[in-house]
Amino acid sequence: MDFTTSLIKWYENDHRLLPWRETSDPYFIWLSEVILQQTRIDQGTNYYIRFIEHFPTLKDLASASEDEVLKLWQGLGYYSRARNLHFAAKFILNSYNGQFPDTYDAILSLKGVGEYTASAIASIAFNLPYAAIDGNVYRVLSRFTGLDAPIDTGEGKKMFRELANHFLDQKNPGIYNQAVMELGAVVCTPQSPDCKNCPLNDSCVALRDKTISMLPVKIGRTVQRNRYFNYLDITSGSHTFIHQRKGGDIWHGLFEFPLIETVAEIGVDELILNKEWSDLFDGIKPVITGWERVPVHLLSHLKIYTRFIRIDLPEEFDLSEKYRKVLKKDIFKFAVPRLVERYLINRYE
DNA sequence: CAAACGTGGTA
DNA sequence: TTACCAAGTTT
Repeated sequence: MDFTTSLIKWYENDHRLLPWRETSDPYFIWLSEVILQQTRIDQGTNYYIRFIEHFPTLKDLASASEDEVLKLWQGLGYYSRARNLHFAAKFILNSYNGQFPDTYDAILSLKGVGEYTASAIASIAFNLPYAAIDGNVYRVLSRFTGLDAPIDTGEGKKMFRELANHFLDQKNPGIYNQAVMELGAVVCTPQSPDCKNCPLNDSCVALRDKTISMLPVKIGRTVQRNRYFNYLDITSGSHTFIHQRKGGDIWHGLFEFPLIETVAEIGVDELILNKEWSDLFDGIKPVITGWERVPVHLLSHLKIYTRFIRIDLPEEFDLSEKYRKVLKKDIFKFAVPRLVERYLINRYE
């Protein structure tokens, strides 16, 4: 049997039962695909379930506020996915009368939908012949054919696209795409793949040549920068202060305490001499009741060193209008970064 | 095109 | 504890 036939036969018998595999509704397929971008199934499944509970239809999602969508997305990372998802839902409701677009080009033009996701939706929901190429597919194709072109350069990607189109099952593109990804996820894994039980092990070039551990080839990785955050956990009577992060930086749309970022690690005694500090408190001398460091927070491209400083202010005091004065007991209603959530759980729960 | 964009699991 | 990297997209 050839690659495609063996793969589909294996998938029909062995695939996992996942919630989004019980439907062909493009709204659900879309939702699952966006949630699973750069995200493991173990991590994304609960989010998918909560999303379809809260937003059973595209119209429900479109009718929600962005803050509500971000709150449901909290902890999943890559928050632009949530904002783009919400934007696209409103767009589909307004421009397509709520009818999910059914051509590759129209799907691709949705915010937050790139080539992979457009191919996945087009093939799975509409049975259109587009090969979806994600990290699993690169790995499976690279090992099966022995192609050692890098998967993160334009030239390499083009070669893998040709391979993917060559192997695509034109009649069952949705099943085929899911089959390749499934194989990559459960058999042809990055480390210690289960080649003994692989349906393709009789014709896999990398297995024959013992190059499994060297494929696929990747070129680059961006270096991590350091950032230094000082969050001000202010108590003003039964209130505290928060603000919403803007675009052009991490965590766009999420909430956090007033933040003073420094270019290097400095002491609290230095921090209170900082101009941002005096601007923030404008004349008032706040009482520092304590402070604590939290473990370094790792992002794909950042290491964030953080200190939370607890401060007491007179009840009637207000910060500038950039900051919202909210009841402390309401703090968990806001979408916050994991880093902040961990602190809140320790401190307020 | 390279870099930005989160978080958590694994070795 | 570092390093990799997961159903990628945007700028």
